[in-house]
Amino acid sequence: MKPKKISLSDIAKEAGVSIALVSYVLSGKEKEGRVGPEIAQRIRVIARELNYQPNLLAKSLRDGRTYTIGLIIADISNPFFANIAREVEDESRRNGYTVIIGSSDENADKAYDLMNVLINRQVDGFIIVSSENSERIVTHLQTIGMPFVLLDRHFPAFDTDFVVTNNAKASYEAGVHLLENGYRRIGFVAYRSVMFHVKERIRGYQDALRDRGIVAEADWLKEVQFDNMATEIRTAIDELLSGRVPIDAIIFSTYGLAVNGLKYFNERKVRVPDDVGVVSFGQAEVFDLYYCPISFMRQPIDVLGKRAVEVLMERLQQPDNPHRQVTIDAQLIARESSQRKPE
Amino acid sequence: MKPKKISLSDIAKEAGVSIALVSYVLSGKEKEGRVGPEIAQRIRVIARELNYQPNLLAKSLRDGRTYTIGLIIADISNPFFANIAREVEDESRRNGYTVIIGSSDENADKAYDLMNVLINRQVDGFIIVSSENSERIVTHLQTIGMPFVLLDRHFPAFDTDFVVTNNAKASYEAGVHLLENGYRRIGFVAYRSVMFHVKERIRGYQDALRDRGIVAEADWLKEVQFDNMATEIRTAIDELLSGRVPIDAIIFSTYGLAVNGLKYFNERKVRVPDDVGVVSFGQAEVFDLYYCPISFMRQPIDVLGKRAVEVLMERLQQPDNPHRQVTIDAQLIARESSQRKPE
DNA sequence: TTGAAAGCGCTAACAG
DNA sequence: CTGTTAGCGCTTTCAA
Repeated sequence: MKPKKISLSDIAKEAGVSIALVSYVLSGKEKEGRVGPEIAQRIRVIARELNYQPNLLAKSLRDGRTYTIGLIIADISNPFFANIAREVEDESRRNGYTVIIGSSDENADKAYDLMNVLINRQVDGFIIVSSENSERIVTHLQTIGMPFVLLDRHFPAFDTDFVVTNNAKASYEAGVHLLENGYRRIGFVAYRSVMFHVKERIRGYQDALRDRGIVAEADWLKEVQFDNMATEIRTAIDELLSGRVPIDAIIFSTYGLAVNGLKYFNERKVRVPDDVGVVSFGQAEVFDLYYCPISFMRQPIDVLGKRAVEVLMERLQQPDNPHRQVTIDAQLIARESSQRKPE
Repeated sequence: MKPKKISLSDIAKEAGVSIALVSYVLSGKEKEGRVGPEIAQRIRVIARELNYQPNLLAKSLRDGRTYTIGLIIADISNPFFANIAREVEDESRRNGYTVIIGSSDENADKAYDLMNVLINRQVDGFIIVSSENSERIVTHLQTIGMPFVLLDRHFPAFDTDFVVTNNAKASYEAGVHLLENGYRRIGFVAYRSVMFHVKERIRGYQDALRDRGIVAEADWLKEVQFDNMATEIRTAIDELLSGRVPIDAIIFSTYGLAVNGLKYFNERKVRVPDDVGVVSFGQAEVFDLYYCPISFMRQPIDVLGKRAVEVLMERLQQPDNPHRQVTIDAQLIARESSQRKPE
């Protein structure tokens, strides 16, 4: 039933030559004055006839490289990561690499298991969007000398390659933007996390208010639990909107928070931007389609993905170069959601 | 710098035994009365100490199976496919398989190239969301005896395994739903395609109208070009809404069409559902968040993905079983967009 | 109980 | 110019 796979030796037999010759010809090495032109031709013809397909497994085993990279992200069904994955996939293919993607669900243990699966499959390197408490992955990869690039999130305590957004700056700009549009009491919703990128976003927001002479009240900052986001965000918003003096704008620090927040706005009949101004991180069709198009800090997904692959390629070439640390600015896309109606 | 990988022979040397023994122990075969218990213990300890990681490449080369499956979809950054990918990934991992995903961009040539890349990487089988004109993939996989399952779309002319939505029925229900809510002049927007699933969706729509005694006018059906969708859909909607007698409802046959259509509604200030009722295929957060939540035919993504993997697993076990053809019903999620306001 | 060795398909050093 | 061969890491048959 299943036709046997064609191997070099099949072709060699058919052509009446040695395996080595076939290998040379088929990997374009006959230029080096190795193989006679007529026999090279014959081999090529036979290979075509038999529809020879090289076994990359064997080749990889032989020379210790698989031309495969492992991509560990939180969840491929989240559009932010899906887009990242797409960029990484495309750019990798351009470099002759195949990508294996794994979703960690922001769970450090799952991510670690995934890493091991991919190591066993002999990936040449990793691109990783880290989750909380996954420093173990970093240290392990470092001790075994496996090349990797951290993407979108990084650990400042470790000297590694990374490609990230300038989160503090992005938040800062989001804050200033709202202030300049007349908002004064600006809330900020983030995940509860010790991750650097989360802290940076909070810091940027706080700096913006402070620099503009606004005294932010502590309870303008809401941190919600990732696992319990759908419900906690409702409480957070309730509190923001029903405080002694309600806030007049909110910055959502991720796409997921924004979507759930906006959903709840609909439920509570909170009107954007009349009742509350909005700027979000992330980017998605949702923001275009909302009745009031949502302003957001456009994270440079395409650049992030491409650069991550580039940095990894460099690292594979030059394992001992100093680490590359790339920071890319986000871009404010101002829409109506942060445009206060003239009173 | 890079620590050498630990192999069986390293452990064997360390333990002063043969490679074979180590292999037996580490693959749990010492039960078969093969290995002495104390030596087995010693081997295990050493393996742990050295942090042995089996080289799956070598194992795969040896026994001709990689425990890898290739997933070919149109575009991982489309939420429908991203969710499919997620389900396939999870279910595969549960079965001890790793997934390699490739995006074809609905391009048959790209898909064929992808297929070859994955074949060279010795995947054990494929799950494929076919694009137009990619029958070649099907015939090729059949002639080389490579197991595969078509997902979401299939070719009725070929006898293959497949797992798909009952598209005709879904469309039919969408049509009936609108009719029962008082809409009479129902337009349908689809991609221009000869693919079976597209034709089926159109057929279901037409049958619904016919069965309810509505004479559908030919220009209620709009087919737009995939590559040029963003602009063609505007024309299509213009025509639907500005005909001699404008339509009063639209069915969008995919997520992408719906998103672009709704975006244009916003631009044209067309109000849903007052000016036009809407039902869409696909599913996404967008539909929740639109000012008027969008009714849609919920495609059973989770089931589709899981079943596809199941069918492939069966096929890998039983290459000669008759083909499994699984059809799963979509489910109408009725929201306000198809709820005509009482006049 | 244990070990030696073949072989999966490929590349490359070496020999002729 | 062409062939022989070792070896990547693993499993498994066969022999001891």
